[in-house]
Amino acid sequence: MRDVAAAAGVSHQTVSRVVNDERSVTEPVRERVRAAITALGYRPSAGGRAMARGRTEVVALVVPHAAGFTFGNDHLMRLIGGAEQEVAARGYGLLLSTREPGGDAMSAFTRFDRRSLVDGFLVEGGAGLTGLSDLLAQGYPAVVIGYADDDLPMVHPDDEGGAYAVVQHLLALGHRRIGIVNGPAENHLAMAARRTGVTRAFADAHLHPDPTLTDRGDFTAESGQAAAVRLFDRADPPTAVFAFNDGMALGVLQWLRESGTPGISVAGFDDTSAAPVAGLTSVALQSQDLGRRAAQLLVDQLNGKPPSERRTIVPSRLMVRSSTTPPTQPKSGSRRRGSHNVKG
Amino acid sequence: MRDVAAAAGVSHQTVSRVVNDERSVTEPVRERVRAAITALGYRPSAGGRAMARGRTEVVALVVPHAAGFTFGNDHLMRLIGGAEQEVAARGYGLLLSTREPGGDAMSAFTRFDRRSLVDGFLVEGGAGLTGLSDLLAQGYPAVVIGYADDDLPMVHPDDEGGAYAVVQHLLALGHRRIGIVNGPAENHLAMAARRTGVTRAFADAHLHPDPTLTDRGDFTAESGQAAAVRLFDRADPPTAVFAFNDGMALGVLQWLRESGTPGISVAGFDDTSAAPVAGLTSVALQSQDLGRRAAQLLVDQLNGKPPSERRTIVPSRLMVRSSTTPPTQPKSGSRRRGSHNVKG
DNA sequence: GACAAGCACGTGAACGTTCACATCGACGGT
DNA sequence: ACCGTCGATGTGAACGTTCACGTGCTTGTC
Repeated sequence: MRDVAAAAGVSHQTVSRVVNDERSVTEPVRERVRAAITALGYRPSAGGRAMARGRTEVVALVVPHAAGFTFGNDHLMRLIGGAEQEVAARGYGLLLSTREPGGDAMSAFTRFDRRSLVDGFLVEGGAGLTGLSDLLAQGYPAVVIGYADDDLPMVHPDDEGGAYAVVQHLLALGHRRIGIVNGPAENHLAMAARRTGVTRAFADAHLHPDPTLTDRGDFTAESGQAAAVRLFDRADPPTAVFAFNDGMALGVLQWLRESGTPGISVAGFDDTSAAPVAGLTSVALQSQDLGRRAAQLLVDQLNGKPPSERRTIVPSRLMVRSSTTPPTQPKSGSRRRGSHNVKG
Repeated sequence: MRDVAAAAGVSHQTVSRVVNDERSVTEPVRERVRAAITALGYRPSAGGRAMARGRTEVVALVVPHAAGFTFGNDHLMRLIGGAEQEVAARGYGLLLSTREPGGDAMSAFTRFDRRSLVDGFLVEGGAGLTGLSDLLAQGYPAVVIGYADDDLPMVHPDDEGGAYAVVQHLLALGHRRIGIVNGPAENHLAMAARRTGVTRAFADAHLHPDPTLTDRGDFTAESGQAAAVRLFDRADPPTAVFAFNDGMALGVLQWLRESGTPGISVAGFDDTSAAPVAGLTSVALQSQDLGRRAAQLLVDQLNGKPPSERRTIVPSRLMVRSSTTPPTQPKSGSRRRGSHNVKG
């Protein structure tokens, strides 16, 4: 910088002004400095700036290391993309960090935190993360993507609305007996929201769901199959199944195909890349918007603007595909027992 | 840092030594400094370090913005994960940057480069990227993940070996007439490698493939369907189809199902998450290793170790699934014309 | 025509770390 | 007992930027 200043016949401060695009520099001077910069191949040092300004203009994004089938990599990838775009548009950098699934949030933080490499944190998958409150205690700006039980600003998808839309869709098709395959307890907050959506959809239609039609899996296709076995081995099986993620929904689909049980509608959640392939009706989480919104909130916070609201809900979108159709008989009867003999 | 030094009754340099885990500090002193650090809540500043050391210990990873169907998000996500893990293990940070697909590489670079935020670059998807040589000219350490035509070190999957394994597998099952659905010309280097693998597999089996059984698509499922139409509308259709990516392979599968043409084996490439769902035999690219290896090479380069080789090939793995089976008749005849009448 | 105000630009210090070197003591060899 | 060596610690400067001022010049106003 010193050299550039000398070459352009100005002071280092003027060079700084030109680099930072401040307006109080006259045009000829600016031109001369620019010329000197390119001539000398000068590039400002982020380190120097960080030290002088007291912030690095970089934020960290913490994501689970190997995303299981829960959401899938599509969700995560789009989320990362959205966050990166937003952050980049505001002149920040995005430092990525992975954490062991279910591991300590702090372990990932301290890596950067202790070197004060970043100005703030974006944390995906709030639930089940320990150490979040420690972070908060240190006064670090942070936004959680997902459901946080701590006192941090959070951004999460509209699980409730998505589940509501699925049930509403199934009811509109004429289904009345709808099997539910709930997720494991660990993701309790997201699952509770979906559960609420289901309940509300039934209530709004003035219907009373059969509580015995609710089962539970662990997000894997195998657990979906197991749930299907239980749901359809009864006198009054459902005409449709709504699984709380695509993995379990695919398991249900597979069981239906293999056991030769046609005419059953199936819907999933998350709209993973397998969903369009399998023709599975599912709920798209708008992951990109999720990342974008969270990034926006964090950067605003860093710039002193207080977050407008502690909880931001990003709308979900129902993707209707071939796996949901009207039921083959008007009202579910009990004659479907024993499977192989149905077909409309 | 000054405060910590004062509190511990040592010099700032000793504090620096403790922070950097240098061994030439006696145990009691180290203990005292550590105590002072925690007592004062001291955290070293990455900015200061970057300035003093002349490097930031952060590398950038440049990935295409919205991954199309070419590789899919799984590939990218695992790649990112691998790179991050490796980089983190060596004390570096990973700064993520997205670029418009097919866009100028430099546009992404300059963002960081001009602020000298990073010590080096990891660039995914070398082919078709302009501006790579400019980067090289600036003497920036960089490793390309994919096929680079520039003079940069590169890491790419074993496309040739993967394609070889697929054809070998199909030949071993008894197939002799194997349809090939090549990819678009843009990714010419990866596609050429796969093509070479196919040729070599035939040659090693002392067989001569029918050159008219080679078609071409643009990676979409639609183009796969179109290719299937052409491949099977002939007197001597293939008994197996090897598409150069999963998207096209799924298109072929779909056409076979819809047109009622059973008994045809189909293999894809990339092993996207849709492949296991569809039971598609495919080639897994070991994306995580790809990212890991590239990161390793870059960091080594930053630490002065010259790269052992300019081109690193990461092995691929054939994933055999239900979509590939022995042909329904020993040798392909001409009697399959008109489809619907085959079945073994 | 004097004075305040505003603009363009310069000056020195400060940010927090590491580097190169200096210092001091202890230890072993002859 | 002397000297060279090595290990532990201290000292000052340097890295490259921004911040808070200070200076000089131009412009406008009564």
